[in-house]
Amino acid sequence: MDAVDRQILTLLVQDGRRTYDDIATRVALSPPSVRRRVDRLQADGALHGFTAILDHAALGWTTEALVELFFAPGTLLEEVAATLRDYPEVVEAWSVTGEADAIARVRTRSNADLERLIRALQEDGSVLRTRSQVILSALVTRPASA
Amino acid sequence: MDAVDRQILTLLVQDGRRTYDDIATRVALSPPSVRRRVDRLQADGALHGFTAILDHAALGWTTEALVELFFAPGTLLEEVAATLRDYPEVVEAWSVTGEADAIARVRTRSNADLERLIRALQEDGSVLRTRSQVILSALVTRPASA
DNA sequence: GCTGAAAAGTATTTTCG
DNA sequence: CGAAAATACTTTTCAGC
Repeated sequence: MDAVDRQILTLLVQDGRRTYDDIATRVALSPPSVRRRVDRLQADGALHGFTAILDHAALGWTTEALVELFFAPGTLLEEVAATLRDYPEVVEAWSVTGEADAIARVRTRSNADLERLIRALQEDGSVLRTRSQVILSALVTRPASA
Repeated sequence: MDAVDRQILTLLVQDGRRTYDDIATRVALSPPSVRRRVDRLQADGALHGFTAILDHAALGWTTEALVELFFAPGTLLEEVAATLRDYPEVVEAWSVTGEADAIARVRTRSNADLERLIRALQEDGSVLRTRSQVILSALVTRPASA
């Protein structure tokens, strides 16, 4: 993992479909060499893969919120994780320090759907209580850095 | 924006470097047709682009937190946004409903760096107070859906 | 371990219907 | 929209550092 690897990752974060030719020119290596480094970074776990960046709002998912979750005593993390994975609206979720036990990042097609989702989560068992923060606007959205 | 477009987006979210050939086979179109649809989706704003998915922990960014921000009265959103953009550790930030005015998702190399970042934010002016939730583990991480 | 030149194999892009 | 041709990219091979 040297400076060139980091440069390659930065270029691929900027544009995941950049050609090996293009990258090779920018980092002063040959295309096969770049390819071998990308494969190695992926094998080593530094690079997980490539994806498309969608505009969820443009696709109709206009409501986004961070929902703090408070568990019933004795609730297992894997139990809640499994429950959360049942809801496609849950985009990300983490266990956290602080008052809440976990936070779910959710995306719905409307505020009404968000309300239904929160109700469903509360009635699903392990989640005793929730506290939501609806996202009003994005202040910073930054491509990941290497 | 028909069913085939959504299928193409799903395939590209799964693998951002999938070839037009491969996609064409799966959606029963020709490669040029797929390419034209991808270009249109991008022009229409539904598809923003392509990126690499990094493992930040593997790259040394082992501490992640959600930091709630409480502004001084009369603080402008764009003012805080500009401040937050000055810190590369701030990966995402949103203005939100609820008690806090905004939430920043931050990534640092250590807990000590997180502490320094929070101190810096508090001393930077518009942020009066913060409340942090350090991420302990990921419960759900889902590729975006179309 | 790493590199790259060249050849062979694929994919992309343009053209045209 | 797709077939076909032209162009570009990727991948393998092989050899050198």
